[in-house]
Amino acid sequence: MEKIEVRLDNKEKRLIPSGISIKEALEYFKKNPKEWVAAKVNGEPKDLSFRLNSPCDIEPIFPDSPLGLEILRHSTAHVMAQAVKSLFPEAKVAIGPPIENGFYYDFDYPPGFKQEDLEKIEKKMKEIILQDLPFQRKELSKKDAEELFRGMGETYKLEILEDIPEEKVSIYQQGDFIDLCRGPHLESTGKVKAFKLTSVAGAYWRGIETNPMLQRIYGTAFFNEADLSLYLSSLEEAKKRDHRRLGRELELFTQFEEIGPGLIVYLPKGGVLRHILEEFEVREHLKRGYQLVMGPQFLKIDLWKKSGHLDYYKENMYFTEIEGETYGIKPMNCLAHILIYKSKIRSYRDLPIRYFELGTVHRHEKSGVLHGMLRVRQFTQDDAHIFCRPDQLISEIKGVLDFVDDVMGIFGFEYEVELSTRPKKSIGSDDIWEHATSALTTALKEKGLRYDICKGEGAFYGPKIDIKLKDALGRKWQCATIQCDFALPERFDLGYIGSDGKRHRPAMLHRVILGTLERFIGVLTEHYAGAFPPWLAPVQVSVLTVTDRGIPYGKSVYERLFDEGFRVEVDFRNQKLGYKIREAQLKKIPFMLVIGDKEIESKTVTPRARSGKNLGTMPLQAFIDLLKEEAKIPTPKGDKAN
RNA sequence: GCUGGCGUAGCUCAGCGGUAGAGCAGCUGAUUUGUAAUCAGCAGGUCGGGGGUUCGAAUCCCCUCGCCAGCUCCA
Repeated sequence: MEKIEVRLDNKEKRLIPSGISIKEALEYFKKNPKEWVAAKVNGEPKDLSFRLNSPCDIEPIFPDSPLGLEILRHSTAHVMAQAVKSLFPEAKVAIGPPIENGFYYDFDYPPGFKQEDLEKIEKKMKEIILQDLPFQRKELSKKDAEELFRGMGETYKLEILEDIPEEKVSIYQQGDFIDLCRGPHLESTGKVKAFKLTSVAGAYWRGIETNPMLQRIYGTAFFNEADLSLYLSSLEEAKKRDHRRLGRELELFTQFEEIGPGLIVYLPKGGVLRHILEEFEVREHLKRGYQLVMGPQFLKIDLWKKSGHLDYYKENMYFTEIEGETYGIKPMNCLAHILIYKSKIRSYRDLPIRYFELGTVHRHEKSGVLHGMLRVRQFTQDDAHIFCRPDQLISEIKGVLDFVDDVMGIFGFEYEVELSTRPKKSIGSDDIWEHATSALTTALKEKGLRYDICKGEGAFYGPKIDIKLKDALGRKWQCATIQCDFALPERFDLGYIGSDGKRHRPAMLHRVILGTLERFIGVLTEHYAGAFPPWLAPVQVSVLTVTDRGIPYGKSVYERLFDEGFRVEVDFRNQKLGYKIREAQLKKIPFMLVIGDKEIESKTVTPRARSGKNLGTMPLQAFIDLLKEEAKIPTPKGDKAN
């Protein structure tokens, strides 16, 4: 029999008979195939049943690897599809990939799946797992595959087949269930150990709104029950960080059904938090050469026509009529800034000009997309528009990227960067889009930032760099964005006088750093799980008396702290100290000051940090010094103003 | 907007055809307490809103509003 050389993990080599499966080949390496989910052959993931016909390198795919989990989840999706087809034969299968924390499978089943159907499906899946059916791979020509799926009435699979360029495709079969699939898979259904179906939701076929809506069942799977329950309990933990819950519990912000969806109300504690952020923002912008401006809330409709918003953004805008004249309520702040720029003749020496505004805008968002503070209909952006000479553009973009990095560093956020290119609905020539996109790309490259490209996701007037932060459940939210725009300067005929005495066109950047205060406060609340650092905490100190005897001295401590400018409150109630501490702790107040007989007598305080640490009895002044240090408003690294 | 789910006291939730319940929070009283819950009493709801079925609806049906998960869209 012919032998081939197989190398394992780039190390051990063995001569094995040609044509045997990976599983069989492992015996030659004295490896236990039970520990392998699948294997990579020359870097390509393959089933353990894959037959080795030529010399190759193989590497294990272990259960604890991301790829191992992916294969498990993909196979679990197939098991689920088999269960669904056996319980609901009229359902058609669409696609069923593994995703970040699990998998889903889409079905065309017009009656829709009910919550209780999930239980039935789970039960059926368990039966299929007990049957331990092998996942069998077959390769066949596209034509044969088309015939097969046409015979089965699986029209979505036929559509998928149309898009596959290769002549040969693979199918997987377990029991009577056949699916078009690239693989690889587990050896058999019995290898699926711990899984749970989590939810049903509608999903448009191929993600296109005009396509039919399919039923998507989400689930997750792990190699053992312990990992599954760990994952499920981490989801429960994440729910405790949900800003909507913390917003209510900590009395930061809320919404009222009577007021309307997507409209935020700041409660006193949230009002303070927002004010601190606003002051921080203004200071940081002034320091970086931005000028504070303010535009009105609504502007005449002709202006929106001129800018292109009426043609490209109308669905997101609100309108109002005043004395027969129609006004558009601003969804963006750029127009007033453009008019401010245009209100004078500008010299090349004046540039760059950076106008900053905490601008409140209104956008009509579809009801289904609203989400706490993270997606609302009225929000305030930390918005600026930078007008600069073309030769300044890249350094301005880099300056904004630095600004973003500084600020995210202060809050301790990790972020992801995306570059979004020209969308279908957009204004301006190909030429200026290319120019704008290359400016953004150059700046990103020069900064050495890693980024993903989102094709066709740009704004209608220009490409953009988006900075994404994650919420407690790992969902990504766009916060900072830098948008490069040559279109609006052209539409508004902006100009400056160059050193040559001639008129030139400035470039324009639209940019936000935190993004919007609403969204940022939302993700920030989840990021800190409500335990804001002292400089942001709505209440920094709570003064707690042990008995009523402490009230007069406690009052004087409170007054002193208040006069020093700290955000302080008292708890003089007739309650045990433990009770008051528990309450302050639940309110996530950074410092508690315990006032008992000892402190009254020696004119001291005993601070307890939110961490639970007793800082020891000290003179009030010592605590004030400590708090001043702890609550100092942070300034970015290397900041001269510090 | 679409698909599925959920709206009962300030909060978390039970009740799911027979005249509204618990815990926490609130109020009152007692207790004067040293680092995450002292005890007792009281009060609190047109069961999201509207319509219908029924002798009788929080409970069943229809409409509507809001919320949650996801899809599409986006700061």
